[in-house]
Amino acid sequence: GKQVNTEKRIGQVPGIQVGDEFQYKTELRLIGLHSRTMCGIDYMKIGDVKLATSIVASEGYGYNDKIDADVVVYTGEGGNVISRGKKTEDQRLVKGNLALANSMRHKSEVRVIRGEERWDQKGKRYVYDGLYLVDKYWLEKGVSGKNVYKFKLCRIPGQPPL
Amino acid sequence: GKQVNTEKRIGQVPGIQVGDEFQYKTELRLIGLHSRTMCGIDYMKIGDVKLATSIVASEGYGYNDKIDADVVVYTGEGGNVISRGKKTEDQRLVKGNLALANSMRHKSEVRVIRGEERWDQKGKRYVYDGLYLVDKYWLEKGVSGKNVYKFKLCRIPGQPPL
DNA sequence: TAGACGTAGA
DNA sequence: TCTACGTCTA
Repeated sequence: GKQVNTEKRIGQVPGIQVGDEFQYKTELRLIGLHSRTMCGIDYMKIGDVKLATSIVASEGYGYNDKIDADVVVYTGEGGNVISRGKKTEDQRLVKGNLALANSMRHKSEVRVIRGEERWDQKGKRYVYDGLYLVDKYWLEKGVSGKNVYKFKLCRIPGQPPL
Repeated sequence: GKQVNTEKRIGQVPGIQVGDEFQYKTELRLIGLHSRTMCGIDYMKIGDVKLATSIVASEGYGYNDKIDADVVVYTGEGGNVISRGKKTEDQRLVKGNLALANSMRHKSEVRVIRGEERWDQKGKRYVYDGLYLVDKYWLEKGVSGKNVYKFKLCRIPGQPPL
């Protein structure tokens, strides 16, 4: 099969096309699209600054992400928005959230992977939607009343249609 | 590549040899060795009785399983033996534990997969050790003072050496 | 050592 | 809805 360089990187991953589908988060890691099994935001340090490499966005998973034609509104991480029995807190501009903010400032490309419910209702499948730029971000009150970061990402023109 | 029938089954899985290695629990599922991502005991219902199909055993993971030449002493599931922040309880003879007990009564083969620390210390790798029979099981006090099931499995002779 | 948009099955 | 021997990074 075709050999893929899976080193973590910003931007396009050689050998991966818009529309490519995957069955597990671990597959995303294996082919170098998104290296974190359970985190929605992946990032790396370039010199001294954390930049986002990719996000996995899912509609209707409790995060209320919005995935329109070429715009994704993505909910930040942390604060137990999806509470696993813990109390919610304000999200902070650290880790993945900070990386997305930095990606905006530096106009750095972010890969967007869309998590979809599988037809058999068992887990998700993942589709590579292409490269996006962070257009803006803001803080708003989440359902729990705590502060939640929102990131608006716009798809870079000239890519194959979704 | 070789086509494998991944339907859940008791006993040998076509195409899988003793010593075959896998990198993720999800791989075990894909090839039909063990269909549960996070559970150590897999089982299926044959008619009205639950029988074990496979176990994933790991030494030194907090369960104190013992894996000798041809004998595995396996710790049952439940009771939060590996506590995820919850209080421990007595294990009960239900689900996977019940299936292993039934497998003993019915002399039904159980696949044993051994989870090993990876050389890079990141996660585990999994090795198929072959078919075993449950020889006996008993209840003992675990570290927490709660009752824990132990299952002694003996390797069926005539298989390739480990 | 803990946190994080995991998964399947009962 | 919940449990269960997950898996990675910081």
